[in-house]
Parts: sequence; structure tokens; C-alpha cells
Amino acid sequence: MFWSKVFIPTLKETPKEAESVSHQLLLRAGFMRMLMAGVYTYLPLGLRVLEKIQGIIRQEMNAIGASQLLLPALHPLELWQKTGRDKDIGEVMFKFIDRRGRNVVLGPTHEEIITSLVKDQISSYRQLPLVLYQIQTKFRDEIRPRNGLIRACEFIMKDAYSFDQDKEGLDKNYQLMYEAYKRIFKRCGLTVLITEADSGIMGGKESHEFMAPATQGEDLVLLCKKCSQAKAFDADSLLCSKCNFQMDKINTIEVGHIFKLGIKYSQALGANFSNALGELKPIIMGCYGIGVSRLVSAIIEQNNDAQGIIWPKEVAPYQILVLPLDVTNSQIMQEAIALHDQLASLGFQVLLDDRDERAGVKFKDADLLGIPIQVVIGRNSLVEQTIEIKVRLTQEKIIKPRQEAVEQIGKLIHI
RNA sequence: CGGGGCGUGGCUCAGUUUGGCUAGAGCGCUUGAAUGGGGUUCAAGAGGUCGACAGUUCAAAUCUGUCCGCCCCGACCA
Repeated sequence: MFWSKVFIPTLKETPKEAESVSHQLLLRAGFMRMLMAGVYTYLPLGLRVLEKIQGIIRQEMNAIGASQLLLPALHPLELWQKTGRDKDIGEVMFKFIDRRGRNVVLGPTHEEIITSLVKDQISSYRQLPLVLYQIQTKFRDEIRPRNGLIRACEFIMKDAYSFDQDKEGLDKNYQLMYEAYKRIFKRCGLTVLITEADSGIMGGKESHEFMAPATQGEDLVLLCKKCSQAKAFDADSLLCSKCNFQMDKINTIEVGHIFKLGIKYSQALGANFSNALGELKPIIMGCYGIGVSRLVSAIIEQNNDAQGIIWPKEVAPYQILVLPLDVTNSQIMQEAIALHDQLASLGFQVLLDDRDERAGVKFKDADLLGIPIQVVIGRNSLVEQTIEIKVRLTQEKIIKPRQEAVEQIGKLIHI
């Protein structure tokens, strides 16, 4: 793909609307733009990253037997009134009246909607367990949107729901999700701390939060210096409950939350099933969220330097950026295009900077965008019949003849 | 919603305190020339309802009022 076709509006200077590093870099590197507070356009590069993340999530969800569907974003208010959550969520919910006079809301989350669906479609234990998920835009009229994608009024979330006939089934699905989440965040290049919020009451609710350490994070997590146990911040107990050791306070961004719901929604909405004895029981539920668009910011918060973004391999918008340093030199361009085509034919995602810009501008933008592998083709390349590879993360430069360079690139990407 | 800050070409800002000719700079953009391995240089251009409305005044980017928008701090969340 040619740079000039993609639409990558980079900025030299930091827009004053942005405070956090991820927000600044997303704007400067041309990944997104603001329409209004808390509402953003994903530009082509930003969309590609979102799609990469969604791809990882899909793989991991499907691998544990979850099935993807897509629920509506437009809901009747009555459904929310049945569980009383229209009041709990209150002002955060966007509400309006349509032309028929119906009270309608834009979905801030989907427990009611999925439960309503399952209530109508599931009636026997033979149909359980069932795990469904979706990746969808949520709407929340936040009191104060903030930090770009970290707290937006319109954002993309993966939400999954499990339906079981007993607690053992729920525990099993919950554990599968827990492990899948660890794999997802790891593949996204994120370090996360997992905190538990256990009520301690038998049969009580249980939840885990996946918290990505970031200086701009809004949530405080306590981390034990000795055993690395993490827990939600609590001013009263600053000692680790396991080893009684001192704990560090760490700023984090909440990127995932898994929750054992029990029968709260199934009971309120009458989502029951017949068990093997013919008894009518409420379905046991769990819900599992990941802030997909928020992940983009969290990943950048953890992967950047003074030059710009450093995308982890699996979520980079492109894997390779080819830089012909002088596009007016036809030999250089020919070589660059040939290399681009060869790499693309090997299955790599390649971007070629075909702009008539000076080398310095291209280098700066390349580092800003953060594509993992840069391939430089200039005069030296022609004279010496070599290609220069630069690894964005380490700044390491490798100079090799073309075919060896191609092999080297393959190795670097597949490590 | 409470507190604080800001609003001047696409971006970053000066000018507002103390009202005064046709509102400026850098970057970006257009054209030409040189250049071509870390945001190069020179020349010539285009681009502005100074957030909006109302008011004060001979005169408003500048003073007053109302409103709108954006950012930051607080309660909330993926």
C-alpha cells in the first residue's frame, strides 16, 4: 500500500487538546481525530489497529467456544426498567423519544439485551452452557470524557456473556475467560495486573479486573513488592494480605473486567430453563468485558518513546514500512516497489512511503507511526546492492543484500 | 454538576493588561528554483466572520453581559 493513498495526516506539533501521551501520539501520528468531546473518528491507521485487536480477541474467544453475534445499539427503555438499571445507570444513558413516541436508549452495555434474547431462545439444560460475545460500539453520556480514547462517550467494547445451569459451569467458563484474557492482553503487547474484588460472602459475586499500568491511568492498584499480588487500591490496608509485605501504589487503566453475575439478570427478566428433573431454574450468568478502543490507548501508553509510538507486532497497523529516500530517483523507486511487492506477496502488510519528502521528514514520520520494521532504500542501496533494515523498538540497523534482507525481515516479524 | 484554564488562517502561538491605520509570526499549503540519509534553503503567493450573540464607544481581537465549545482536577466506568 502506498502512503499517499492511505490518508495519514501527521502533525509536527502537539495539538493542545491532548494531554496524555497516547492521546497526543494518536493525533500526531494520524490515527484519529476528535469530532466533539469524547467522540472520535478512527482514521485508516487507527482502524487497522482496532481491527488487529479485534482479530486477536475473536481468535481467543472462538478458541474457548464463545460464539460471536451482534446485538442492537438501540434499545427500548422498558427493558432497562425491568431490571431497574435505567435508574442505576441514570444520566450516563443517552435517552430520546422516537417519532412513534417510544422511549429509546443507546446501549451503554448489554446484559439486559442478551438476557432478553436468551430468555426467549433457551428453555432446557440441554441447550447449556452457552457463551456469546460481540464487538460493538457502546454509548455513555460520561460526566467527563477524558484522555482521548481512554474515556470516550462512544467507544468499542467486546462484551461476552456465559449461560450455565449451575455454579460449576459458571466457574469453568469464568476460568476459561480469565485465561483467554491473559492471552489477549499479552498478544496486544500489554502488561496487566489482575485484581480481584471478592466479597467473601459464600455464593457472593466475584470479579477480576485487568489493569494496565500507565502513568496516565485513572485507577490505583496496589502491587505487593514481594509476591506481586495486585489488589484494588484501599487506603486502609497497605500491606499485602498474603505475605504482609509493603505494597506499591500504581496508576493503571482498566482494560478488562470479568464478573460472575449469578442470577441477577436472568431472575429479573425471567430467563429460566428446565433442569434434568424438570424443575424451572434461573440461568446462571457471567459477563466479560474488554475496552477495545481503550486498549489502543493503553497499548501506546506502554509502548512509546520520545520519537513516537512503538507498536507491538501483532497490533501494528502495518508490519513493514518501506522508505525510498528519493522518489524522484526512478531506480530507487523501482527497487522500493519491487521490495514492497515481494514482501506483500510473502503475506506481510507493507506500507511504502511514496511521498516526495526529504529523508529527514520520512524518518521522523516513520518513528512517529511506530511500524515495527522500517526498510530504507537510498543511493547507498543502489551502489552497494544492499538494503537497510531498522527495528523501531531497538533502533538496531541491519544492512544486508536484498534476498538476505527479506529473510531477515521474516525472522524479525515471526520471533 | 462544582473548581481552574483556554478559544486569533489546517497546526502551534504573539497581540488583549493600558481600545486606535489595511490583524501578525513559525510550521503546513500552492508555484518556481536549488537540494536529496534525520523535520533543507531561497523567492513569490493563497488562506482569517479574532468561538457566537448583544452592548459600551467616534473606534472593539482588546472593555461589559449572556451563551457555546475544548482541556485539566473531583464523583463514575471498559
